[in-house]
Amino acid sequence: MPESRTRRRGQDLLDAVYAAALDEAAASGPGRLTMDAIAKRAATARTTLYRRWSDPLDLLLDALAAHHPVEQPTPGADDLRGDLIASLRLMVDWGFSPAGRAVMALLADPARDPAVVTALFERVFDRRGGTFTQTVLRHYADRGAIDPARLTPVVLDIGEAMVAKRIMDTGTDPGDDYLAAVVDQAILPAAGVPHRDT
Amino acid sequence: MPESRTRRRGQDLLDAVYAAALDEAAASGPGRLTMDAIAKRAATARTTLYRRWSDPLDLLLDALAAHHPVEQPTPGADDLRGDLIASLRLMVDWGFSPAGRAVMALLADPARDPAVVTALFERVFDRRGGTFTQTVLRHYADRGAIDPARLTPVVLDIGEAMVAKRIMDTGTDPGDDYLAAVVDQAILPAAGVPHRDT
DNA sequence: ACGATAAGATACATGAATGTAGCTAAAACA
DNA sequence: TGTTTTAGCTACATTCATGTATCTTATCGT
Repeated sequence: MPESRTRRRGQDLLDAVYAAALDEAAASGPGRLTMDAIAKRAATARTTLYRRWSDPLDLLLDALAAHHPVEQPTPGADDLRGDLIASLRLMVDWGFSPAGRAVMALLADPARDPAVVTALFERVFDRRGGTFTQTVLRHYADRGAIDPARLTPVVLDIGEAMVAKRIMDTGTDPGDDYLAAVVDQAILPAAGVPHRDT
Repeated sequence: MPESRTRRRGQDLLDAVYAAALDEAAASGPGRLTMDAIAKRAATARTTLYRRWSDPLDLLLDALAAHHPVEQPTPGADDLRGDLIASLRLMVDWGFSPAGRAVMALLADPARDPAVVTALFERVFDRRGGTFTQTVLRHYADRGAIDPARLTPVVLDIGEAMVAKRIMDTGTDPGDDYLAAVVDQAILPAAGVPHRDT
């Protein structure tokens, strides 16, 4: 007999619903997210969803929050450039995940609800300590390789900004060449690290 | 007798429909754009819209294309820093226009149609010559104030990327302080212009 | 084994948007 | 002036999502 006789409950069901919500958001865009579609994709009844969430956005926020925290950059011993590139690679990978795409679309929505954005930052972003390149830059500043005074909010955000815009513009994976160019031509000069000609 | 007896045609009607489409896209987001809502806002009949466009997106693209080209940066004589800030100001103003918000949301949509993006670039962006800071940077490179070799695609895009991300993150106007910080701490160092301490 | 909990399924009324059709009459052109 | 074009209006069948109500029964805890 098929598992159709099995009935999911609790965490199992939650996981299935969250996965369905993220997939659906990635496929249709958060703006067109619908209880109906999530229910169908999760193979559950719409009524089950309404018992827990009031609308698709509420559900999506829970799904994003429940998503395991993103992998953190782990700066090595003495390779600032390489660690920066690696941290941008982590960001790219996240940006192409269903969760990443959903977040981008949520932030770019002209009709976005400020409360939703607040919830997004509190529940998803602030849980992570800092951004991708920020972790690396602070690490090397602590070790004296970078002048801490140069690490302003603007400088700490250069890598993330450039990668985000690149993803939005082309919709494709930037590739390591581009990430290296961002590090060499934008981040390192701004951080005051002398450019190393190869 | 009221103008309800007047009947718009041709360009007049087009202008009204385009304005309605942009307003509607700014209010509901391009993802939830609907023929119904555009027709109501433009005070015309839905059938009139269907005679010309097949769906709301098609209409919106025409509306964006028909929008008069954005104001261009006009670099002055000898104020690189000031001209860069001014060009970013132009970009911010555009980003907060209905057209700007619609474009951002279109690009960020995970379910975006590559053909739509292509059409967007061909019909809207490529018509403008270059981006905002790019115009200024090239101008001063031509006059010898910047090493042309430093003006890689990455460097030319730093300002736009940082402003775009800032708008997405906060949803508010960056303010001239922030724009100046972007110029001083990110663009100028990357362009190889020595930082001037005040 | 039993009882409480909650998932699953079905039904229903409602509202919104779709795409099409057909008609009337205003505006533009000859 | 008469003719062509096309905006404006109404109507309709269809589809989809909503939110609620009701009932059955699998699963869990004790």
